[in-house]
Amino acid sequence: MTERTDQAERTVTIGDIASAAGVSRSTASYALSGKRSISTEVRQRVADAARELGYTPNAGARALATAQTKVIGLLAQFHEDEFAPAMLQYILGVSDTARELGYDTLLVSEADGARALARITSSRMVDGVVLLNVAQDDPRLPLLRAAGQPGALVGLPGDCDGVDVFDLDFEAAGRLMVDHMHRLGHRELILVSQPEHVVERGGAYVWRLQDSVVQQAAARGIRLHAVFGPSGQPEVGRALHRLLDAHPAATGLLLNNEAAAAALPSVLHERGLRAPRDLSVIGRYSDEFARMFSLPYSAVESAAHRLGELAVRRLVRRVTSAEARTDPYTVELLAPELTDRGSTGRPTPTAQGETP
Amino acid sequence: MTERTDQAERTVTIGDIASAAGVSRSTASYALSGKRSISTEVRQRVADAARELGYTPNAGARALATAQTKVIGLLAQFHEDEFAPAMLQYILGVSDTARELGYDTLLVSEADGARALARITSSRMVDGVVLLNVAQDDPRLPLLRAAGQPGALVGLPGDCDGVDVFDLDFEAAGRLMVDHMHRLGHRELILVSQPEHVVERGGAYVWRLQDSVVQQAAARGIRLHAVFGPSGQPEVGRALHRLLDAHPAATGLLLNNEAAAAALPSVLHERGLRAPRDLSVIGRYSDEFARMFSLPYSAVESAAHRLGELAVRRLVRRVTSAEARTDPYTVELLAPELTDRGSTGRPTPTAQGETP
DNA sequence: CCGCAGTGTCGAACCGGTTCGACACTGCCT
DNA sequence: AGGCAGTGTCGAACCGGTTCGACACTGCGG
Repeated sequence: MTERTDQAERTVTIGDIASAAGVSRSTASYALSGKRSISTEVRQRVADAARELGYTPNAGARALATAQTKVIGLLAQFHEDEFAPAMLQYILGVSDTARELGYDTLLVSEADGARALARITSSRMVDGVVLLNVAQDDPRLPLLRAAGQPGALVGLPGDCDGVDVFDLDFEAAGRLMVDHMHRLGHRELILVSQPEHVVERGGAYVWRLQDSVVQQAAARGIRLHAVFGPSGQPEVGRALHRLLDAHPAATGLLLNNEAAAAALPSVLHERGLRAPRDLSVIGRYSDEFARMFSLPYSAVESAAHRLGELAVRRLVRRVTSAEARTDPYTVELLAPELTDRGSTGRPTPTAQGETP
Repeated sequence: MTERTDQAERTVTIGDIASAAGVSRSTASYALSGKRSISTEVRQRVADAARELGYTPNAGARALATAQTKVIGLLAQFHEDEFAPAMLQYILGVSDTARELGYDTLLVSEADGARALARITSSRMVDGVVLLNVAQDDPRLPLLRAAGQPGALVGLPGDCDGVDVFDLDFEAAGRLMVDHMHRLGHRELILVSQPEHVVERGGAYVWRLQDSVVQQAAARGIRLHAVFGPSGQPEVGRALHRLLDAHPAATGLLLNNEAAAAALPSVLHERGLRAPRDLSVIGRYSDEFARMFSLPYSAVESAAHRLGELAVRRLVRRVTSAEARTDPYTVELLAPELTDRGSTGRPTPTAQGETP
């Protein structure tokens, strides 16, 4: 019934619960942490006091004393012409897993990722760092190596020294897509990749997939038309039309470009085509993406959530276990999985060139 | 040329730069912060030492001393049946703006938002909190009020006491959509909202828009068919087909359901309809969403990035300025804006019921 | 009876900053 | 000459935890 309880506004410290339990601060600390043996009676009194007073240790003080923050840094990197919402699954993979392991996540979306990295590591705000969307020659990497804090990457850089790397195996993904089509009997395919400047900026995954598609197509005797597509509407729709016009004999379409995948339904309808009857289609994007959008296309999962999860697990192991700290660094490329949603089939004589 | 420099691995503290500059720790602190007058000569020596040794203050220590962390908490809330990627724009609005104001962002995606909130506030990890996707009767709110830390919400709860609230004015958005259609001459409309369990869970924005559409339609003498649509494919596509079958005289479609917006292009093509020739369409979603997807539909902007930004600005003002701390709390509803992308027009006699 | 190991507790130091009060010094006014 | 205000610096305390070493006490074996 006390209208204002804020005379006791001061937050409760370990000193408060120590005196409430009639012991010293150090004893209270040991009672709570269990790092030394404490009589069950005292332990009980301390626990009761802590519960009654609503004690929560001050994170800053604990970080100062233990040199551990229980926070990991998450450096997202966004680019104008990339499909930003796809990034959310990586972020959630990291954040959910971190929490599961007792860590919180400091999200940094700053454009200047290198400076941000320096800031959060040198001020000891975090125990380790996950880098998303890592480029071939990522400017954040030298900083990370200098920081002396463990780091895990999602995305395969040119130089993997001193960090743990996780990524989809895009080479295998390319082969998987081509072989799937080849097995069905397709002999002429179109590949639409991300825009060329994504590659120039160092988005190696684009050409990792593309190169392997090109090679595998050659190996299988498949005619392939590979292009970089735009990343926005309506340009990408028009680009698809032009492609289908230009290669009427192509019976299959491979997409490594979310915008193209999103535009495709309309394009197909406008041309009176049906997948897989007139054209077989395989995409490369996340399951969630496919569920929400009008894309019942067979696809190679991008495994975003899983990659974020793996990165965090490895990172946390390095942070917490003294032995793991010096484990050899690894590069882990996830085997791609093809989810068949029925948009591929045997090519028919009435190819896509023929309007119904 | 020293192969191993890690003999000096210990991070540099203010004590190090103090002795390097030949002054006391307190003088070094004042020289760096400028909170007391310091001779230009000493100030210079300290600054040089700090730069040379690469000094960055330890965040934990500073937080402990100043009772300010320069971090804000961001509580995202995800639900199975909501369109998660749309959330990213809110998150980036918060994170970008926070950084601009000198704050970092602790992202919490935990399912149990209330517990997460208690954890980060009572351990003093953050100076304040932004809550996303706030529900009518949000369980996080009582916790936030008890926490004694300022909070800003994106989403309008039933009880706005003690917090600053920002949201799109969904009532106005509903009226805007209806009036736009009415002005063009439409007299029978269909509204597809989010699934019903979003409403049951407390997603008030769904019925805020729906109610206002219903009312305004009644006021304008418009016949309205309002339904809750599914949130995934292919169900929502089928639902659209059924709706169009059932109401052949309807000439306009209002969408407050991202999945429906994504499915619509295919549905229209399958029925041989063109917007706006055969059917006028208005959506409610973000500009970015429209840019990336095959959705050249007129839409009411959801203003996600802007809402996140506003919430942070207000929050930071309350955190930093002693006067602002006790300012009256406000509810700010953003006026909706209709972006005309040409998917609405005058209804034609050859309504959508007539197959071409 | 002595020494010793084991158990439970305490005091003090430490982590790395910030901030308050004291104080020495200078220059100015009366 | 004495008092005073202003300037620049320092020492010490403090924020709230953790942890190390010391120590008192108990029970045991020799």
